Amino acid sequence: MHDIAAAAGVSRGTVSRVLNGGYVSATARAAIERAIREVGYVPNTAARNLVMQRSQAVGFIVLEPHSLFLEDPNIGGIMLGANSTLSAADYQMVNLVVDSERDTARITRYLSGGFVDGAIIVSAKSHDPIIQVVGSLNLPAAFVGHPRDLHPDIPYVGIDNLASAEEITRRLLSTGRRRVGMIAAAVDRDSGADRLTGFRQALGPLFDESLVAEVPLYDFACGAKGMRTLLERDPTIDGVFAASDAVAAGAIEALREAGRSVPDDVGIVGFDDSSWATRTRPNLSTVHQPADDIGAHAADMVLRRLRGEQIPQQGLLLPSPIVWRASA
Amino acid sequence: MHDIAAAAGVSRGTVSRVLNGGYVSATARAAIERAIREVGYVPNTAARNLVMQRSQAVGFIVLEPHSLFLEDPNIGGIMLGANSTLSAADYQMVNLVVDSERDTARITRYLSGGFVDGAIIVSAKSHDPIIQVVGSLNLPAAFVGHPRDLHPDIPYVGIDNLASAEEITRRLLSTGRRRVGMIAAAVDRDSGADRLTGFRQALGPLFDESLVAEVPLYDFACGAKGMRTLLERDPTIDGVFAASDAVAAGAIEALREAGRSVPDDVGIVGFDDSSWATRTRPNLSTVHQPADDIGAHAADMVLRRLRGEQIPQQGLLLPSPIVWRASA
DNA sequence: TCCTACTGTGTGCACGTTCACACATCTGAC
DNA sequence: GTCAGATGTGTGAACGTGCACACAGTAGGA
Repeated sequence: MHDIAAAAGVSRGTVSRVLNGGYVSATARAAIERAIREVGYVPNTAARNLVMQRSQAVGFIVLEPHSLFLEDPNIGGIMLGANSTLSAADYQMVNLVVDSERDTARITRYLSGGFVDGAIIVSAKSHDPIIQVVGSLNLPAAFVGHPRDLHPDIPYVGIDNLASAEEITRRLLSTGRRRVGMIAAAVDRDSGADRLTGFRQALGPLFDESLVAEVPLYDFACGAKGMRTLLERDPTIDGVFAASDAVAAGAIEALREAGRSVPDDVGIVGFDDSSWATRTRPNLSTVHQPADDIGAHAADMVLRRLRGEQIPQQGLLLPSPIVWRASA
Repeated sequence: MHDIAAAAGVSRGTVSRVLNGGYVSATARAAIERAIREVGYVPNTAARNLVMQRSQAVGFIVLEPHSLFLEDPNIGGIMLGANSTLSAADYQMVNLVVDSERDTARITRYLSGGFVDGAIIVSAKSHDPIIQVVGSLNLPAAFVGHPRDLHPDIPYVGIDNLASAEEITRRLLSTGRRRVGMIAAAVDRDSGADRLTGFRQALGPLFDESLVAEVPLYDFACGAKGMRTLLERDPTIDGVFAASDAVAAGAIEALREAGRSVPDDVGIVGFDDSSWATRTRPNLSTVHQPADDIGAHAADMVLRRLRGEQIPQQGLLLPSPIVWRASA
């Protein structure tokens, strides 16, 4: 910057004003802009960050093992939605995947080092040490998803898993199914638990514990395994709510192996409206997750706190409409 | 740091030596470490970056539209492989998706601002302005993939698309197929063009231009469309090399609709060994892409240049073994 | 005793910015 | 002619660190 000032015959202060706004004469501005172009000058971010006490960057923290990060159909969409919003506000998104203990230490250092001004936290479980760090640093942040007993000062954005599960189960029932089961995945997480609760509430007195197969993950293999379990427990089953589209795809595969047709013998619905939904035959009826919007809203919450605004609501649940296709 | 020095009754210099190594007495070290713990002190990265002229971060630059970034089955694996290697060396990976013009400007600023010490560049096309920036900044970098006429000083890592395509086509021929076609996707990119060339070379005199259906993208829908085209052109077709697993999955779908069985009527092979390969019925014979290793090697190249080492070879092609399953 | 080498420690400067303040000039009103 | 306000410009301090250098003490050998 000093070189630019010398080349343009002005002082550093004037160069700074050209870059950041302020009173500058037309002639000085022209001379400085010419010098900047000629020298190919770019402001040094580290120095600016140092004096401004900010980095113009927001962390996107994914608290998941690497493998799950790859499989989850929503994370990519959330990421891109957040990235678009942050870019538009001239913030850089920094991706942080926390898998091992070692990662936790590194990222704690990263967050504390003033490298990011805020954070979007995905897949948080309660009591994760990263959350404590974010809380104690008073870093503007937002959760994607809304597990209970997370940090109360940090807002969240997500969908109403419970209500959506209830709604799609009701729609499944309205197609005339009477023996309706569920393949419940990841019930140790809030999303999984809520979907199960919604299912139970929709069935009411029809609910039958033996028609719930619990599987660990939201994936294809677990879906197939869960479906086989259900078929064993009750061969007359005629409807299934799968906790995710991948689970539903696995279930369809298991049904095909067992010689059942979908939707004639068994109606099936999924969750996520991911690319799975249009790859299966028949295409899946499912709950649409607005991953893009979720990411965008989470980013927006962080940006608003960054601007010093108060966020009125503690949490935000976005609409997750049902998409009715051919599988039920 | 000043506060720590005061609390421990020493000077800033001594605190710095505790953090970065140097002669420090046991008593001083103990006092300083205690003070650090009590105050909860974390070094300020911006200040350190400023004086050290480095950021301990490496950019992961994806030159693709957002949508492609989501669909490409390899990018996630490459990303995680790179991330692991960088983390182990105490570098932070920063994710940069370049889609619009606006992104280009922002990321140019980011790269020039000293925010990253190096870069891994994925899906580069020739003459992308970002490449010019990286080249002129003399930023340690590595390409994933190896389009022609990229910057000659920047090493690349990838697989030998041509040889692998040739090999898997030969294996397909060895199953007794005689009318073998290809669904060639993204021939405007080096990977797509090389796969087509490999196919052509493997067929030799058997090659028939009319049995190549060109489609724009490596995806399911394009695969189905390409297969329908091929069936129209020659109903006696009995073998297909699909340019990717997603394309192969689409082709299988189209074959099913047309009442052909795989692999009895038509043998089909894919490329990538992505999760698609084990979702189709039958599972796909395909070329395994070691995405993880590719990312790790690219990161390693950048790290080595960061350490000032010379990288012997200009490029590195990793082995991409064929995985033989049931589709051919 | 003096010199040297080694171990520790404190101090000033530099990194490249932004910002507050002081100062200069110009315009128009009284 | 003077003063106020607007417009423009230069200067010094500060942000929090690492590093070079100066310096103090201590031990061992000539």
